[in-house]
Amino acid sequence: MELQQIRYFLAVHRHGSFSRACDECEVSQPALTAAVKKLEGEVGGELFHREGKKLVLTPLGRLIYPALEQAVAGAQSARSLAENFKLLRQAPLKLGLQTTIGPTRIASFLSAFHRRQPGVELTVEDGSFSQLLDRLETGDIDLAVVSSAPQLPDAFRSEKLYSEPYVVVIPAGHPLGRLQQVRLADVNGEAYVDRLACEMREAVMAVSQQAGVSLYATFRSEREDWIEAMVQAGLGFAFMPKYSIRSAALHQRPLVDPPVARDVLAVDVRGRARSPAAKLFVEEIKGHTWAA
Amino acid sequence: MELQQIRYFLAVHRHGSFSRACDECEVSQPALTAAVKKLEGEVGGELFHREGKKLVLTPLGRLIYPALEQAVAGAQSARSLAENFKLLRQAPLKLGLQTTIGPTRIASFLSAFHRRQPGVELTVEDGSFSQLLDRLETGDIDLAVVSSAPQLPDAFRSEKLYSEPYVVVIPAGHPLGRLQQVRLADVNGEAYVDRLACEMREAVMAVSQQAGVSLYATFRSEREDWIEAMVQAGLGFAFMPKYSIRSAALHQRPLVDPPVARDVLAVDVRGRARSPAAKLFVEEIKGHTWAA
DNA sequence: TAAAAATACTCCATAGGTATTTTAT
DNA sequence: ATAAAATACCTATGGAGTATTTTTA
Repeated sequence: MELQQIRYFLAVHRHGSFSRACDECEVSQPALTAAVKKLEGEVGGELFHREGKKLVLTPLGRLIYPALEQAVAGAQSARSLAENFKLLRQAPLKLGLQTTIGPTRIASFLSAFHRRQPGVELTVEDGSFSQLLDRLETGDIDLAVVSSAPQLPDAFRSEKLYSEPYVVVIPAGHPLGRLQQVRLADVNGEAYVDRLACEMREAVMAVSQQAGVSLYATFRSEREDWIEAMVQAGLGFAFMPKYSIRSAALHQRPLVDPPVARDVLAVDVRGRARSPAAKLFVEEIKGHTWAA
Repeated sequence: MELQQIRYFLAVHRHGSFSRACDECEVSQPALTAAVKKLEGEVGGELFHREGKKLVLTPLGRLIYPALEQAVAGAQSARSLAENFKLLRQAPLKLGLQTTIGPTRIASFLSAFHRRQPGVELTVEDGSFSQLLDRLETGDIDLAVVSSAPQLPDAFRSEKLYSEPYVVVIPAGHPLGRLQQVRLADVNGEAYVDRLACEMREAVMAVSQQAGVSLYATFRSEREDWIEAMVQAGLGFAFMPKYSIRSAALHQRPLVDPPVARDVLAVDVRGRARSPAAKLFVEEIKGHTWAA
């Protein structure tokens, strides 16, 4: 059973005649006759009563008509989905955001991107670095946005999206707030809230130790929301990636001497062709200028 | 786009490999490769990321996968419907009963038939003689059960199912009830309920007139239920086809001298092959013996 | 190095065309 | 007599096979 035969059968029924269906199918009358005959052979019975000029569906024809329609509808639907996909109408695009990536900068881009490309149906999910790589490989997500800190296996390729400086986060009225910029030396002895999930944590600790700066952790957590709450509550300052700060009530000061920053990357599987939507996404996010 | 290509594509995805899908499709690996390539050409994009041993659906592949499944499901469904139709599991059979045909005798057969052939899905509709012929022609019903009285156009063929005598219907205590059989002469002068919809009405009237029997109609209606109610109420007797009597409270006496009867026929379109279910139905209804 | 996919080529089955006959109105 | 479907016959496309090369794990 082939779609061609089914299309011919449906056309013949629509026109009520083999010869009239020729135009629509762009094929000769004997071709239609033969195709329908073949189909009838496969289902094991006549589909039309052939009565002179009149064609009438047999009970069998009536019975299987909806199923045959379903078959061509499926094929038609596939074609039209593919077309819309290419033309960026109705093109699903699944992003995976590493949990450590702050939402503020990305979100502003997503919003602008969606306005310009309403046909791209964005799905954003989050996960750990290694989860995201797995999901890239299985095709479960199309693109991952991750920090540059972990080592990226060779099977993946990455593009830098932007660099994100680390800043010192303090509540209103904190002594460090008097400084316009904070050097590592400035925080010596200050109470400190320790972000355990931070990728730069080891590096910062090492530098501090070398510089003879002591960091007294009054609180430790892997959860960003707790960290911010603790800082707000006055337990101490914290180092945070600039675009991960959620609370508008917190103050921040740039961290200089040494400056600490991480790169944020778009990652996907090396050698895998990007979908039109993904191509556009990467292009636009690289061209996106961040005003804040 | 053809079903073969889609089946191959689905099989390759199921097995995660072209070469492993060979067995299921009973076809060589290059054939699968070529078919999938062709399908990819038609939808305008790759369906698989080909990465060495590993095959992963592209976003496009994921997108159209359900539609392609739908297509083969439709074809499969058509095949299985046709199979069940032939084997008389799930075989719809639409009957049209002429409105004037009483239900009692037919109903008893339908019940027995359904017990023996539970796979035949009977639909019974009713209509006028000419409506039923129209619906036979359009294939809207498979078989009609009608009275032999009206002239049947040559485009149709008929088979006699049974003969149905007319009887005299009376309420309990009616004077005619004392007779075991009723001759036309016996009803002379008796109050009479006139069934306007009766096919034999003209004939009976003519015979009566010839025999000098006067029929005083105290009530006329085209509706059988009203006729029966009027007879029950004592307005008079009525002539009715034996198997059209619904009320168990009414009495009946055979009408003899002259005996009046109509034939009940199964009708369908001449030259049109009957479906297995219809064939069986006609066969069985002719062989059905009526015990009552 | 082994296993899988892609490529090259050959072949033939069949979809489809033209010409004609049959059938039904 | 006309219009439509069926039939006969021919052609050529493309689906599928075998043999081979390329790729990658």
